[in-house]
Amino acid sequence: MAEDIGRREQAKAERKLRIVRAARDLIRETGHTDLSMRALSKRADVSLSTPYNLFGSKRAVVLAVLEDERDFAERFEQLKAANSIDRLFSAHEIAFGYYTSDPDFYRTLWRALLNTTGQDETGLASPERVAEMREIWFGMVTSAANDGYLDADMPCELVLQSMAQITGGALLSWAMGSLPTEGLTASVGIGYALCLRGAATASGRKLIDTHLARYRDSQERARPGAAAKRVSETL
Amino acid sequence: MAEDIGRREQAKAERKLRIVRAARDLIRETGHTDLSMRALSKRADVSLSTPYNLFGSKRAVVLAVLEDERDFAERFEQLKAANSIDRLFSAHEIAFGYYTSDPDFYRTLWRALLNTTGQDETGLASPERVAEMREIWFGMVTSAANDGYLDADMPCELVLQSMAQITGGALLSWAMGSLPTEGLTASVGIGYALCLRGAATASGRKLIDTHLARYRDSQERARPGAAAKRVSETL
DNA sequence: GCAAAAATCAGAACGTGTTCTATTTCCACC
DNA sequence: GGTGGAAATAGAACACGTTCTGATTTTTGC
Repeated sequence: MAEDIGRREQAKAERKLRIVRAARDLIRETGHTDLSMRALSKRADVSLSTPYNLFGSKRAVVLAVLEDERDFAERFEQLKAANSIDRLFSAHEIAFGYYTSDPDFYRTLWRALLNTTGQDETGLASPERVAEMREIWFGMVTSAANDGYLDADMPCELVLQSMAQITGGALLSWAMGSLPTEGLTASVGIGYALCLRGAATASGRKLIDTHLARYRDSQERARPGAAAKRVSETL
Repeated sequence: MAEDIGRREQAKAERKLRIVRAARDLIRETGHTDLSMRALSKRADVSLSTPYNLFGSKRAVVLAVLEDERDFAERFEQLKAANSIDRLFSAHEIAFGYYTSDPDFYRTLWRALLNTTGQDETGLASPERVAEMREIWFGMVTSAANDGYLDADMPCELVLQSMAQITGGALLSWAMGSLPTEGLTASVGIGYALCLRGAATASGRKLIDTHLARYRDSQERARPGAAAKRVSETL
């Protein structure tokens, strides 16, 4: 009903797609440089006004790029793990694999998302996206609880909420430049592990600790000071 | 030696102070509105160029306001608590008391800090500030470990690092508007509690759980959905 | 005291995100 | 097949952060 009716809508959708792809390509090409709306409209062969008509703001365009780029739910489907705890950390690696495999691109995206020139724009993702993500992660934490890895009287909500904050905090300091890309996945992994451990049963703790040890190693390896120290110790 | 020598330096310091105070006052007065450099220079009775000469960027000015405003270390000194865990959470309440007692002011400040127009500006606070804060919090976590509340083989570093990320994530979503002021302190408190619990001994867990329960109550009270539900249940 | 030097000043200028105003284009309906 | 009307367009305009220029003030070293 609302799909084919209107060739006008079709042209609009096509224009939106062209804008999003132009934005994606421009960010990809000029990595470090910030995306300019004038460059974007030129590249997408639309007027400067059009992105504002179709999206409302530069932030919304960037957000559309981000959501277009990531197919986490799809990748998550075909994810196998021995247990629900391992699955959680595998999902984490998939999620942050996007960032670490193309840091310049995603860092530019994030920095653009953080820039809020003016009034009350809402959060860092579309409500649908947030709901979808929440469902996926909530499902995983709930599984871990049902499998007896998490304490029954610790609400999954709380764990999830703290994990989300760790994610945001890490991405923030990464986007601002104080957390290097090499340390990103490990840093968040450690945070997840600690939060989960705070809600874990004895059996859960055992599983979590293997991941925690892994991330500690990885972080130790990435830390510049520690590396220098290690070298000096080897001499 | 480097204090009185130079009346030029004195005038410079006086100008810097005037700028920082003008920025503070302007943000206080026009809460929601963003701070403008032209308005700021007018208010401080300096040229538009001067803040750039003295600070380098708008971001640096805002950062100076933020650091001038907060005297956390001082307040922290005169903080008494029954044990090291209670002290941690008391410190947390002091720290976030700044934000919740004057949300418009600090939200504007934070939003200005997040806006990175251009190149590679460093993190969200000055290195000295970061070091000072780190020392305070590291001391508290270490105390908790020494008092037998945290597992001996869990490095304080890790706990601290996760707590810092929770802080950043919460402040980010608060500044972006997705986390209401009423839920800020509780949300971070829960995150701290979970992280600490993930590193806690049995005796530590007992202490932490009282705080966790407190924050859960507070969060339940603040959540709009729950409030509505509660009302409907009361009817 | 005087000259050199350094910092501030006023103001223009650049590029930015965003908004506004006509103007034009082009689809949908009768 | 026209015609009314919605939407995209070009382009100016606004406020912003930031940089630059040239003139002016002010402090320092002698």
